[in-house]
Amino acid sequence: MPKTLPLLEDASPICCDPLGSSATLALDDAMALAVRLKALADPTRLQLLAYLLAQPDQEACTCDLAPVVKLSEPTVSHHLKKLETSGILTKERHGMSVHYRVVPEAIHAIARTLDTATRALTQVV
Amino acid sequence: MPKTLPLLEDASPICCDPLGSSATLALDDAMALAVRLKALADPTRLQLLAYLLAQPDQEACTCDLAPVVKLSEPTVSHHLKKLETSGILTKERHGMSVHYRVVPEAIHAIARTLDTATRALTQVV
DNA sequence: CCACCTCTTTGATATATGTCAAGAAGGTGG
DNA sequence: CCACCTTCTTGACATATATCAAAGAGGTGG
Repeated sequence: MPKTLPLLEDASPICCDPLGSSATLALDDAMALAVRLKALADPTRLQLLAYLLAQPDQEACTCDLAPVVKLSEPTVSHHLKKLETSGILTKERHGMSVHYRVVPEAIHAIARTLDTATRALTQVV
Repeated sequence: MPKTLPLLEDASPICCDPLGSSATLALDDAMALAVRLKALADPTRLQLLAYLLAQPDQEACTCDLAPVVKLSEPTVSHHLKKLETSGILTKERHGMSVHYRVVPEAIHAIARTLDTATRALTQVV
């Protein structure tokens, strides 16, 4: 039983590449992927993302988002910050309000990481 | 600003379909996706998955996995249980030991959910 | 400059999670 | 049936996370 694990290997442009792509997986790489997955792994944040993705201009401000998930603005602000520091959202001031916007490539990169990790097996099997 | 959110919509075969596929996202659906993402969103569990995926027969027992992540067997057992109850692993007794195996379709379903949620946008933009 | 709006930070609290040691449970083989 | 191996459960503990109210920070407009 080998000590090495094939999970994340290099940190590609936006996210990762890891998960079984080749040889050994370092703890650091696993943690990097885990941080991004953790950012997604919350019902409130998924709802916020869904709402943003559904907007015509794909953006919204904190005061619009709070009622959507029925939580206080500070709480929503906290969730938005987590998504932003994970690279999943960008923020931009427009006058008094702050507009948040999804970074599709960030989510796509995570999806691709998971997909390629298992695609090989699905074909082999 | 609509009250509804387009995240998860129907519970497809193995996982989900949600994330922006169409109309409104229910909290229940968001929680269902979140549970699966949470199962993946841990460095230790990612390492365990990577190790399993790298095995020739794609399976391993608890006693092999514990040294890989350098944690106690009870802790590893706890992580494996979480992955199993999320549908990401299956377990099977072989004599004294228990063999765990990845369910590629489960991970693939999650990846597809994230991918389709953002693919539309990536194209539109 | 001051009232006001939006957003974020801080402090507090409750719950969830990761971890281990110790012991129970399931199974094998003399 | 008893010693032993692997695995799981339990109880305890530390850390992380989600949440809110209150107060601070950034920006607008009379």
